[in-house]
Amino acid sequence: MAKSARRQQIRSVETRERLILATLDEIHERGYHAATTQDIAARALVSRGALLHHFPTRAELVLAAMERLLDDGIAEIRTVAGRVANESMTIEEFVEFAWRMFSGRFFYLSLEMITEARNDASLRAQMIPVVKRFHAELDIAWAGVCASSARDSQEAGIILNLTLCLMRGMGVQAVLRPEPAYYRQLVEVWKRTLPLLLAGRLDKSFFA
Amino acid sequence: MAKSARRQQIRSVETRERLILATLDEIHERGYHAATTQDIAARALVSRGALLHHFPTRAELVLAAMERLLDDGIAEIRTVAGRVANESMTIEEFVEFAWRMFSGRFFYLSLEMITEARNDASLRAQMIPVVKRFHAELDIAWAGVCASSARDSQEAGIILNLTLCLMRGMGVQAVLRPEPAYYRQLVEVWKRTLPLLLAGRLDKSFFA
DNA sequence: TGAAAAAAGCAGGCAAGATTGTTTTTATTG
DNA sequence: CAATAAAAACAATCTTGCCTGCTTTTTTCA
Repeated sequence: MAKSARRQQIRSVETRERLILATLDEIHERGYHAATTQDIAARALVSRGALLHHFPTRAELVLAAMERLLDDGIAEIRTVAGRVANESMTIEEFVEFAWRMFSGRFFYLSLEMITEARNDASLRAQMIPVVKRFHAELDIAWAGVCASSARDSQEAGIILNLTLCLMRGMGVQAVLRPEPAYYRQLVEVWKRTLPLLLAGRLDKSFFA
Repeated sequence: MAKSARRQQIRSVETRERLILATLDEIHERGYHAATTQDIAARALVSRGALLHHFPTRAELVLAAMERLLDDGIAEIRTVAGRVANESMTIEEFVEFAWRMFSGRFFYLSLEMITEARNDASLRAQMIPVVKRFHAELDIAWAGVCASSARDSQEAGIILNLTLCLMRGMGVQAVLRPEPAYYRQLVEVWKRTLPLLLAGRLDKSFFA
């Protein structure tokens, strides 16, 4: 009974799912503004009427898509955190993971939203809490990575954010400077710098 | 004669100038797409007809504005390079300069263009050379900063780009994480890290 | 149980608004 | 008088959100 009693609901969820995925794909491939409701509906194999039935306004659809993106990101980070707890991931590998994250679809989708959020106070307000959750998850993953280092958690946090900002900046630059070798080099250097910062060989006042 | 013979030309140049400045202002305040030709013309106190007379298409206007932005940026960097040559600027001050650059109007305008360029092959192709020039200028400024360090120019270049990517990433994050103290902290830590990297106390193989 | 009513998902047409670029006019300068 | 700058009206697209039906599923009630 419960099974057939909700056949329609299941169908509805599937449609929403396809719409959200199509939205992310469109924004990623064409950009925030070029992703029209028409294109999204077509890509999801759904009529535009159906799209507007599930998401009365474009903004609602985009926001739902964004929450989905970050949730997926969080899930990925949790996996990484697990592998770190297992001690099956090193700092070097964590850096590689971060760079993959900031040079792929996830990041460029974020970038579209960030750029848009800068000009849309409402969107920005809605995204800030979601971003907070995201960083909280990253902190957890990182805490595992640093568990054996000499740094306390606040210092380790600084080092994490240094790393992430570096990768983020590299991701942005990659748009107009497509030179994989260049980024490879920066990543490698950073992988060698990180242990130095974590080792605690530096003055205590370093992070004051 | 030359004066009156070109009164009209002067007028034309002034109009173009106002249009370009208005374009940058509009894109900065409202975003790339929200900056319509109407708004730009109104802001420049010029009729839309005149705007289209000088820049037949919106794309041409935006590109001209962008070239202007980067040229101004280059001019600013040259000034800094001069002060570095004078030895009237330290590494710490250079970092501060970079952070100002990546947390202000110049950077957010660039970000609008970068995001757009990711989805517009034509725009991207036109911007890459301009960006190259920009980085070349930065290299020159940096060469002055590093003249007295133990690093050779290639190593110094890596350190420069590490610094710039860091600042760039911070600038992006600042949109959805408006916490000045947080960025202050990262900047300070980096100011202390940089001399370490430049000092050459690290293995030669560090930058291999 | 079974049929009608209600609700939900879905499809497509439609109007309103906005934006761009063209074309036509006017004015100013040489 | 010719040419260039500037203004203004105009046409052509696009995109969004609304509204009206249609079909399928679910619920209700006799």
